[in-house]
Amino acid sequence: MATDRMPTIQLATLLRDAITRFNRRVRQTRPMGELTATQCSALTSLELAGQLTLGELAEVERVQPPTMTRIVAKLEERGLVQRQPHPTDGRQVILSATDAGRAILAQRGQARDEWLAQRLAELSPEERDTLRQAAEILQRIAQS
Amino acid sequence: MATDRMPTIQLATLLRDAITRFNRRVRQTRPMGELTATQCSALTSLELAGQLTLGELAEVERVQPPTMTRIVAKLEERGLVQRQPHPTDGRQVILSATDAGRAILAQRGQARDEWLAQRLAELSPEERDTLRQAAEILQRIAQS
DNA sequence: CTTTGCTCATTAGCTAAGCTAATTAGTGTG
DNA sequence: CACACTAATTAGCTTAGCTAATGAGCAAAG
Repeated sequence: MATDRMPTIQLATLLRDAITRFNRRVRQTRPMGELTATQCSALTSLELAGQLTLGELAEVERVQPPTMTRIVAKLEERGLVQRQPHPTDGRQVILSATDAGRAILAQRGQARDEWLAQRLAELSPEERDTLRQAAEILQRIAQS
Repeated sequence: MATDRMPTIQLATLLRDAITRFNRRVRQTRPMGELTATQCSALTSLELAGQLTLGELAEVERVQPPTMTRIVAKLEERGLVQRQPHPTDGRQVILSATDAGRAILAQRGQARDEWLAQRLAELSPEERDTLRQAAEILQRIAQS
């Protein structure tokens, strides 16, 4: 492939523009009443980890604490997340997904991501594989 | 690979979460005084196309016209985009990049995308190739 | 040649999602 | 016990998107 001849700076621009437009497109298809991408990602992290303090969740999600405070407030309003006092440190708050939160995640394929899954299903297996690998790489970059 | 055994709905979720976090991470590194991802993408589309009406640019960027009005206003403030009246239709506006706009795009590798390019440079050639292909696929999905 | 209806852009006003700075409450140590 | 540190929140700002309503211009039908 011609990748070796493409400077990384050009790839960076290409990748970012593609992801910018992709994101907008995906956001347009969000069904009302469902979780936003941000909320969904936070809830997923929380379920995976079991219990996290607000600060820990903010760190995992690569977001500042005040931002996470607000995201959690939204999730709490809808009963998807619950808070408990920290056993030894009164400042901290322990967050976990509620049964309702886990239920939403479990069945979210029903409505959420349906559009994207449909697009993915139209790709060749090789293309899907490329995207799967790309997702891993992007995740790694995001954590760095 | 195991892709065949991964349902597309699961890949959809994986991909969207990865891209959500990736986007946040990239946005954090934006140097002040530079273009935002949105502005950058719009300006790039405009330069590639030469001339576009506001509505056309909105469509290319997958954004509603009012949103594009505002993006263009920002770019115009900074002298990166210019508008001309449409020769035959007084309602439409024709947009094009100015010399300053083209100059910014040409040299934007200097500051912009530097962080991402650095991360990309640390990857293996195969991984970069994967991302390049993924960018094409994502772009295609975004346009569908 | 005027009215009527359509289209393009803009304005107005809303929401989500991020940030920093400042505040509050709680911990822990000298 | 006072003082410094830390966790979360509040306050206020920015960006980026949306829809609905408005205004301006075009085009076609009477």
